[in-house]
Amino acid sequence: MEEKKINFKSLKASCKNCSLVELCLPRGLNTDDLSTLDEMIQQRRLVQKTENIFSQGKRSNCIYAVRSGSVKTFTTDKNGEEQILGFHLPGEILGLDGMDNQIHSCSAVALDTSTICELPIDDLNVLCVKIPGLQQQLLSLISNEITKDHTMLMLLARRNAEQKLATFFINLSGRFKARGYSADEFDLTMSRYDIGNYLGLADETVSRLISKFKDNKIIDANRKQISILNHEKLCGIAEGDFSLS
Amino acid sequence: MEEKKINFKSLKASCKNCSLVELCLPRGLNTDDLSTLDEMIQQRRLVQKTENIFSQGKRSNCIYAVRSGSVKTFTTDKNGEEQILGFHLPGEILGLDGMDNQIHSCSAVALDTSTICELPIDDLNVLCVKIPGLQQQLLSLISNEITKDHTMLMLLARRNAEQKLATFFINLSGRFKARGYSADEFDLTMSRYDIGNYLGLADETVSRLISKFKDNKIIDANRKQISILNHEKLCGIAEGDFSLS
DNA sequence: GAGATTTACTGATCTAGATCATGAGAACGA
DNA sequence: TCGTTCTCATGATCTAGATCAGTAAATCTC
Repeated sequence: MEEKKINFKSLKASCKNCSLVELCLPRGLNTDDLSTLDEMIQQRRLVQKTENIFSQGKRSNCIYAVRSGSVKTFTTDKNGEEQILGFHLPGEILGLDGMDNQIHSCSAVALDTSTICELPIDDLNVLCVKIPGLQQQLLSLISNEITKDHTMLMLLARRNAEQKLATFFINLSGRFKARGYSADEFDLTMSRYDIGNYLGLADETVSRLISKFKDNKIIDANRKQISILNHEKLCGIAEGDFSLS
Repeated sequence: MEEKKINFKSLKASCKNCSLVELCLPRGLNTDDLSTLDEMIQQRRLVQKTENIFSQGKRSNCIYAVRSGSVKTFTTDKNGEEQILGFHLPGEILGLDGMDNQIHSCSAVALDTSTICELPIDDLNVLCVKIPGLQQQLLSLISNEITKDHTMLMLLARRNAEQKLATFFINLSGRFKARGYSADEFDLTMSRYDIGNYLGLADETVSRLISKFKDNKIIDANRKQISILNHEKLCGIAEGDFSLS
């Protein structure tokens, strides 16, 4: 109890000494602007695995940045069916879909014990006027979000299961690398079911493909532990240059 | 020749007397702000069917609004394969994916003889500082764009062919209605192939489903002419409440 | 306005991936 | 810590929708 309180205090956000500064919203800001941004950011929030960060349809006056851990976002339709929209690593921004009316059109749940920085949208709007670079950076982020979604539409509509899964691993690998982790060995925080849901595949298909990739010495996998053994071949599959028998 | 020149002159954009003002970027602006925006908008551009509006990977300092006609946007991958991202009707904004670095990550082509309003991004950014409502409206538009893409991800990943096509027709119908056209009778400007590409289906499947919908008296269709005969049933199919044998 | 080309429709067949079913480890929880 | 519950893996079967093929009608082109 006592310790938890101390943890929370130490969690006071500071973009200035956050290692993610180059990947996150403050990218490109100078020291002064960074300080102004820092003042705005609410205390970081510690969330446990399966804990909700924000919910579809509910009002929330913030956008969110993952500081540590990992998060999934998803929409739920009226029949309760879920579609995972993305898995989010440290430095990535969540909730940009709520910039309109401050009501989010998706939900976010921690896949892991994670820390989340909260940025009140109203403050952000005010700050954007003061700091021109921030406005630009925000537009860049949203714009890139759209481009990412478009890539995903292409993946879902036009790629077969092998290509989808290979693309998924390559994408994750690159994002781990950008964060200073190994590009070739990492632990997944999401289940086979989640991966399948995200890629429009049955979880059995994901399992089978992972086994097939293992048989072909392209990856090694033990439950959540993944090693990429042959990056080039994995890319080849993703690009559709060839396919495993 | 002479007449064409006169046409172009008369095409000088004016948001003030555009009937689309409530659907488009100027939504919610007062008369003064509207005038300021008007000054910024470059002359409208007349484009013919199949003509390019902007191109993936190319620099373009504008975002675009459809004034009349219809437009499709699509990405092309390194193998030249295309994925249609959307069909756009009057009042809709294109090219928001280029707000980052002014390089568009998709292309836009007219499906019809169309007129397009061009808005230089730099001017827009400057104007956003002057007109707070505009900044908000722009963020709303982009934010909604993301939400739309998320709906599309759900459609592509989790819906069967019948649901996809039914959803497509209902969506078009609603958008025609919002523009003062009939919700039940309209002409398509895109081919069966385009519809299939957009929905992640083969064009033969689209043809077959249209025939099936006709057999079930849910729609009537003659080439590009579509009549929705039973809106309720079409919704039921889209929602997955039932399925045609 | 006659031939060439494109677009839409439909039948026959095939197959990628879903679904159903089962078992074996991990992880969880009282 | 031992049973219960997830999660993952894998075999067997099924099917929605792709692919291949051919025709007819609309549209374009000279």
